Amino acid sequence: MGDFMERTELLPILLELFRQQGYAGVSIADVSKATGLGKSSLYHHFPEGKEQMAREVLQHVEVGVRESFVAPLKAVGDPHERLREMTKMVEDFYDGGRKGCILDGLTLGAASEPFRQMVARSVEAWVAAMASVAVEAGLSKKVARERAEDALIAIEGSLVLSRALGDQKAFKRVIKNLPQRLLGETNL
Amino acid sequence: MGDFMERTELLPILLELFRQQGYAGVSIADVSKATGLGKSSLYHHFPEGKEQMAREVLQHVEVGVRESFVAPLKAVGDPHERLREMTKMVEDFYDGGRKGCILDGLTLGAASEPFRQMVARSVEAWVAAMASVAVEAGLSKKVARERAEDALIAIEGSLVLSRALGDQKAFKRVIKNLPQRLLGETNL
DNA sequence: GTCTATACTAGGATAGAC
DNA sequence: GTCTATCCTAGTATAGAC
Repeated sequence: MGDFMERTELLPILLELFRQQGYAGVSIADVSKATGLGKSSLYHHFPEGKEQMAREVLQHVEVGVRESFVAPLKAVGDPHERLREMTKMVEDFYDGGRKGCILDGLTLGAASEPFRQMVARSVEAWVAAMASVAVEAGLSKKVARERAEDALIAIEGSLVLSRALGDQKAFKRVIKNLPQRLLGETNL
Repeated sequence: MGDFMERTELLPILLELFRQQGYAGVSIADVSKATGLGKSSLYHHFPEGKEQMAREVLQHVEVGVRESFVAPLKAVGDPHERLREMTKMVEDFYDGGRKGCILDGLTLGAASEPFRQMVARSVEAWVAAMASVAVEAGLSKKVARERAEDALIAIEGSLVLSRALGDQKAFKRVIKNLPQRLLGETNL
């Protein structure tokens, strides 16, 4: 079995670790336990250690954002329907608010510098796609962009709050109101 | 000089460490460097180590939330004016978006369990105070509560995004629109 | 209350056998 | 590609002098 296959099994596990524990909170021993691989095997796959793991997780996430969030928004059909499709994927990815955001986990602390550019790319792709749908639905470019940024802010904020309170209702409400927040004409 | 004075000097330093690095990202050596105290002195002040430090930081934050955010909201005067006063304090506390939120830093990872209840108290006090002002300004209880929760979500989310992108404009925009978000009749 | 010194554990990383 | 064994550093925590 080649390297390529291994990575597709490893990266989702690493993603789960980093989003739940943050960069500093994940030890190589944790990774070893979660993957079933010994430390030496891990260094075989990731010679530069934990930082490389995090970098590859972010690359993996960037692909995931494009496939799961951006692609549905760019599909054919009614803007509202495409937005609902994305919303479903978001709800799924964050497990209804039980799982945190990797942007959060990997940008906390001084170790985050190497990751900032990759994070920015994923954020920009997602926000741009949401804004584009809003423009199609009739909003001005300026308003569409602001609402798209607000949508992402609301998602991130509700994930922090849901985690902090151990209660997913903040996330659920944000998800439910997301189409209205992005495309609606009035406050909720 | 008594114990009481020492804590008022130590806790703000600990707060800065935890909000920037998260719980797992802070080592006793970091604390030693930041405070100028040797490790043994730190264990003299906090016999239960890092967890006690974090707990006391959260107690300190709870007081700060009540004094800096809740108190202005409960003062006499125009609701909009009181809200602007709180907004100023929030902007100041987060240093215009350059400093992260302690709720975020202390709830990431498995070590966060002991802190959840304290975090929840601060959150509830702040949200309740914002909702109360919104009710005074004429909103229904239900809408006021939702808007207050949304305001906190927006603050938390914009802090995550500002940190992730290394750019404070998300936070600044949320702060600028906060009164409208809470009390306004339409979308921004 | 703070220091130096020390013990011990956990974490990161590598060498070399299979 | 994975393992065991090992190394070294960093991290937590304590003892005892001042």
